[in-house]
Amino acid sequence: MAEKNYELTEAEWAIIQTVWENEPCAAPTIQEELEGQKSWHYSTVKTLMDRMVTKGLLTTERIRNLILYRSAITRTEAQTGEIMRAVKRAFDGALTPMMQFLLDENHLSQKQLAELQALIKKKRSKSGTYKRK
Amino acid sequence: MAEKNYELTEAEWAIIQTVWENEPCAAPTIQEELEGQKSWHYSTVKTLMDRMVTKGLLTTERIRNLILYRSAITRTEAQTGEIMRAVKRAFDGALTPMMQFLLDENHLSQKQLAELQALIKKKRSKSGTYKRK
DNA sequence: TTGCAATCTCTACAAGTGTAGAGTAGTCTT
DNA sequence: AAGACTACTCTACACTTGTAGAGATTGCAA
Repeated sequence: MAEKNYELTEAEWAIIQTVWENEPCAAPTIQEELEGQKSWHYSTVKTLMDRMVTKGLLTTERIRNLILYRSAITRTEAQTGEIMRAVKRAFDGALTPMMQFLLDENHLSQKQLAELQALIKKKRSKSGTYKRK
Repeated sequence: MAEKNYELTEAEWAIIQTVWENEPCAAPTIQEELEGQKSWHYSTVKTLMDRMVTKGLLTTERIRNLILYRSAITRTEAQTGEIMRAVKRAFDGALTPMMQFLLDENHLSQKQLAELQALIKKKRSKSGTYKRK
C-alpha cells in the first residue's frame, strides 16, 4: 500500500483527534467539542476542516443541507507519520538511535524503564515466530 | 534552566546539522556543504541562517568582512525538541505510550528489539543508584 | 409565508516558510 | 587604480497556516 507519510499541523491534530472520537460528524460538532481547548470560531474550524479534505485527511458526505465528515486516515497512520517526521529530521531516519536517545537522556524514569523492559520481553517472545523481512 | 522546546523546520534542520559539523563557519561554507543535498542558492541559505539568528538558533560574530556562525543550541536539545513535538501532538504528551507504540506497530525488527533490551538493562542497572525525582 | 436559527460559502489577511535576484562593499591581483 | 572575486544586504514573492467576518441558504416554527 501507499503508506504515505502524513504530516499534520498542530491545528490539524486537534481537529482530527476530535473527528476520530465523533465521526461521522458535522463541523459545528467539532467546533463545540473543541471549545474550551481552543477558542476557535465556527468558520475557523470549518476552513481548517475543508482544507483537510483537500489534503486527503478527511472525507465528506453531503446529506441534504448537512456535511458529514469522516477521517481518511487512522490514528495509527497519523502517529506513525508524526514519529517518522521526527526520526527523519532529527535522527537521520534511523529508529534505533532515536530509541537509544530516549533511553540515554534520562527522559524516562526507572518505572518507565521497567515497563518498557516488560513490553520488549513480551514482544520478542511473541513475534519471534513470524517471518521477518 | 529554560529548557525551551525548540521546533525547527525542515530547512532549519538541514542547516543546523551542517553548522554543528563545521562551526564556527561562514554562510558560504554551509551553502557549499549542502550542495548536492539541497540545491539552494547562496542567498537562500543566508536568509535562512539570518532568520535562525533572530530566532536564537544560531549566533554570529563579525570578523572584518566575514560573519561567523555558531549553533546556539546543541544537537541534543534540538533532538529533544523534535521528539517532544511528536509526543505532544500525537501521544498526548506521554512518552511511554509512544515507546509502546513503537514496539507494538512492528516498526522494529527482532535485532533492534534485542539491542534495545540490552540498552535498557544497562540503563536500569546504572541509573538505579541515582536519586530520582 | 415570514422570520429565525443553523449551516454553509466566499473572501481576506497576517505571520511564517521556502526560495532567490539584484545590487553593494570590501579585498586581492595585476 | 581597475577589474574580478567574494561575501553581504535588501527586497520580493508565492505558498502554507492560523484565524475569522459577512453574507447566502435552507429548514422549521409560528
